Amino acid sequence: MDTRNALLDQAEEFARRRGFDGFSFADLAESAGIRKASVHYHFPAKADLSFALMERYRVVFMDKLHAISAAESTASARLLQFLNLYRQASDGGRSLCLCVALSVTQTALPATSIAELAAFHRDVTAWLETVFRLGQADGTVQHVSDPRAEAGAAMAQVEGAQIVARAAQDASRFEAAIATLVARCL
Amino acid sequence: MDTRNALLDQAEEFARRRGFDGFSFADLAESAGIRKASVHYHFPAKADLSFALMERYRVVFMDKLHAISAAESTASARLLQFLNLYRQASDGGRSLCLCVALSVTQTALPATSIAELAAFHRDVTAWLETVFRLGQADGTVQHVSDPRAEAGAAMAQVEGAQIVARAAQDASRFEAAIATLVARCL
DNA sequence: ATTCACCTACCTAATGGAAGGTAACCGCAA
DNA sequence: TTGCGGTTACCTTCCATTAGGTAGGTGAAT
Repeated sequence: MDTRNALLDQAEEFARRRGFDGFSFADLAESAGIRKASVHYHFPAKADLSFALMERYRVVFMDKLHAISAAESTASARLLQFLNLYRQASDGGRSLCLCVALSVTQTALPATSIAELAAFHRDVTAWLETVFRLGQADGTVQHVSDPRAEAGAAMAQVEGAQIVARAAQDASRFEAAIATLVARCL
Repeated sequence: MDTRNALLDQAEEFARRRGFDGFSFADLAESAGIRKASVHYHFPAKADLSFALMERYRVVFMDKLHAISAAESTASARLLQFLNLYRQASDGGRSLCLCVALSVTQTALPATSIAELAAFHRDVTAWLETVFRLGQADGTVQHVSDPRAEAGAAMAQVEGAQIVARAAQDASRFEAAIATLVARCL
């Protein structure tokens, strides 16, 4: 299973830096030091790769969110850690969240990958809602009137923040885009 | 100049639905009813197309923003009209803002296109800042403490909103993502 | 004659595959 | 122990199509 994961790691990096249509199986093969036909062994078609990527990404990301919830007891700290996940993923404007990359080329994805994409947003937004609800209760996040609406907005805000930073290749644009969220954490 | 604009219209639609790497000159030629080599007459390389697309998009979008400013006198109304521009561009989750599509494949773009991309975000964010500043003064937008930070956040939020709606192919996700902004307009 | 906007024909490189093969490893039965 | 079959993970070779172009040409309008 080592080569398969190495391929997924590399594919994820390519997709997040160039978009899903911006790299080929040939690129992937070269970076992994195997032949293109061997990549097909692990992922019969590019669509299979998109599914495997998105499935893994969602599982790993949700694990990280659950780790945050276990390690931090206040809504404020959880939200700041969440923002840090997105900040790291932005990588100074050099990279995007995988789901952004896949959303753009979504018309070419199989239904299974689209379902994983939708599940990612649904799951992350649900987690954010629990955080904002906690923020309302523990008072560590300011101005929370509707946790559900706040969660939807924050989900969009962090994804948009990565795009703006990516377009400008500038980490400070990410910070400028999330500053309102940061300012609300006590 | 008619064919050139028809090509730009079609290219913009393709890019916003499939991503910039998701369509080819052959696709464009077919949809325009001319030969691929003729597309090259108008745009020598795909990079030239990306520049022309982004330049036009920014000019047209800024014109729309200025029209909003001329037609609406309150910050609230302006912000709602701005959101409406993004809502229309989202087209029920079927489409994205051009700059999102180009940001994803940004590593393959020429410097001129990247500069147009950066200028788009800069100009739109600057306009938003004037709106939030007005909102602070006229009291029609709630909870504005730092207009600059608000502008950065709103820029990110609307772009993220389109992505979330696109991923789910669901217009209600767009609405859920901007609801906090809407709720703040009096 | 020049320009514009189209054309045919062609190019190289690349794309996402498909088919058939090999070698190493493992488990199992004789 | 040995041989066999199955599995895994790689390989070469090949395919049809496509991608982004290039060169040279034509006809209409001015």
